Amino acid sequence: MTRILCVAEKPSISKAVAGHLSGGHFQTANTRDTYTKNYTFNFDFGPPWGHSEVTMTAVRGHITQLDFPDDYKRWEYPPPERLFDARIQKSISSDKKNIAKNIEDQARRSDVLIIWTDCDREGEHIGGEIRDVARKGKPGIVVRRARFSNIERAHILNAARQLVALDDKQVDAVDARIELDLRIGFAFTRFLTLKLRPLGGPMSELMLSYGSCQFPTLGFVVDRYFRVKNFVPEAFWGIKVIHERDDIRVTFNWIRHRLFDRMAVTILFERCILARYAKVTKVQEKPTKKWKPLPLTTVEMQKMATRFLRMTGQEALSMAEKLYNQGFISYPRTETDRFDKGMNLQALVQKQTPDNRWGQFAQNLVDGAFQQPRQGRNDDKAHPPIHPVTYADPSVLNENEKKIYELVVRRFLACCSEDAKGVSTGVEIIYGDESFNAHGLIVVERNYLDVYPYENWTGTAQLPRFRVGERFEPLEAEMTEGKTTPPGYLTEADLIALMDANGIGTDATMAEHIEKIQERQYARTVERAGRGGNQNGADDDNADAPAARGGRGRGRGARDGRGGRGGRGGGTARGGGRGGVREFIPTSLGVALIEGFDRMSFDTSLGKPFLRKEMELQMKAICEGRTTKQAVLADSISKYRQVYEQSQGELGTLTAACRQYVFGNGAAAG
DNA sequence: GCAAGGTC
Repeated sequence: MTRILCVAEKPSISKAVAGHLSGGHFQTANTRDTYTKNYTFNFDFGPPWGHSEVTMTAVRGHITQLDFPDDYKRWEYPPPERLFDARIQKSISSDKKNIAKNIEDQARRSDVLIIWTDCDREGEHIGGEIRDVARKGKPGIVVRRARFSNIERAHILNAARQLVALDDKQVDAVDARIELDLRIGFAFTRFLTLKLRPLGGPMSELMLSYGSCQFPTLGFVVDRYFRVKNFVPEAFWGIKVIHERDDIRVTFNWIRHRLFDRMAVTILFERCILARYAKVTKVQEKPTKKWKPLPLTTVEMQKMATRFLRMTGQEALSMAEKLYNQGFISYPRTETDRFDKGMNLQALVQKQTPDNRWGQFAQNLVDGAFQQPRQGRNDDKAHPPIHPVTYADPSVLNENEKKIYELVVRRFLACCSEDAKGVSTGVEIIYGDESFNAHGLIVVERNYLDVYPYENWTGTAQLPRFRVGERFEPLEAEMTEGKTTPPGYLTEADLIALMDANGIGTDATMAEHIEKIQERQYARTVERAGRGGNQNGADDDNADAPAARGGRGRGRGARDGRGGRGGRGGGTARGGGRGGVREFIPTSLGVALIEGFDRMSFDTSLGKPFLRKEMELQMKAICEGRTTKQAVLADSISKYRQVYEQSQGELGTLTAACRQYVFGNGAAAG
């Protein structure tokens, strides 16, 4: 019989795949790595091997690391720029030695290696590492790759019979990323640390790191800080019309919303008053919906946890990992917001019926209210959206685990129920030469909202009856006055959204970069002061995060005050509470670093997200065969070397920024 | 003492 070695990216996948291929009948053996097991069973992979003896095992992520030789250990010499072309060496990471040994040993007694890593670029690279190690055990081993995008039984069985080759282009793309991050990160970190140390103050003892993700992350924080700081309020004026009918007081809003010219508004307002009567031009009543949320991704989970659960993104991810390792929820690092058609979601809903918080709701779904979830546009081809796998009794979870589990379950149940339904009414009038409108909303069926306290849909109220063509004399009309208000500082949810939109970090690492800029004392968080604005809540769920948010135009003006507080329904899971939102502000050091680079004469500053984006594009180009790893490396390294030389040449700009912000009067907070 | 990526 052919002997086949299968290797997955992580132990959980190896176990799940072994279960499917073997029909649940496999033998388990320990390895020298505590977390990984070898499963053995028989399986028919079809031609050419037919019935085979299979060993299925796993790695735990990447197994190799890239390093500079020992003669580059010292920071002062050789000078940092030498790291751009220093020799580098790949080796098995010290904590992966046992894993590598296991694969090498198993490969020695196998004819075929089948790689079962995640179907993404990093997964392909890990596949390459596995192949290299296996070839040490058996140079001529046949290497194949299984392509699977979820761990449904039928899908896995299918993947086992449609093996493909490992994609060396993707392996190369990741090789390039790893090398560039290493060279650029180390070179600029040493440069910054050594060159700014003589300035004294915090620079004399801190390590000043640079990274292609941490710097743009800091850049977002600094950018918003300046937008708040430099915000100049502008006065605006508007017109408000109020009428009362059937004991209902209706406010009509000006279609023009507001104007920044007092004289103009005064004239328009006077024409309204002179006209005396308003005329109804349009009355509309139509059914409307509030869409249920999309299936849960990692990014969305982190945003929600920071908004509603008083956790940081990192805490949320770490709790989700614990829940995953206990088998309560699915894999927590995913970009996918659509469930595979083949998944039996109703069975998962059924498992939630014993709960005394949402069990009844789950039971209703089982009894016929179940609806297929919406399909988002993202699919990482490796993992399904985050969902509950088994029921976890609250008594077996700690406080934070409980909160995250509740979030995952409620989101899942919301996904599997129906959109909320309502009736919206609209009345439009002409008064003078100006148009005004009023809106009313009546919520008819709450549906998913009943299990999902993170959102609410408040019926503004019912409007009284108006008829098209009728004329009436408004009860009140007044000219209003207001000022534009600055945006708030970045919340963690804002920051995650910006990173997501700009391709900074991955679902698994975004929270780490956010931690990193705080650890380096580039930024810190403060509790939001008691101002009303900038609370977006989760109601903007369906909108994609903008790549950059404008200083103005963020809200609809000062008038609406966005008094979101208390507007949403109170729910058990809403930890948020008054003033509980943390905001990110840069330290004076963080401002100095970003400003220092921004003021140099680069096309693209190191503090902006464009360089990381470019690296992403280059990787894509390698994957699509439009360029090669060697070309990208040569190109990028020479480019960054130029950036480095220029930074050295314009060091005065950077030190000036440090003097200004860290020691000067115009210092930033911190 | 430095990066970012994977995973436990």
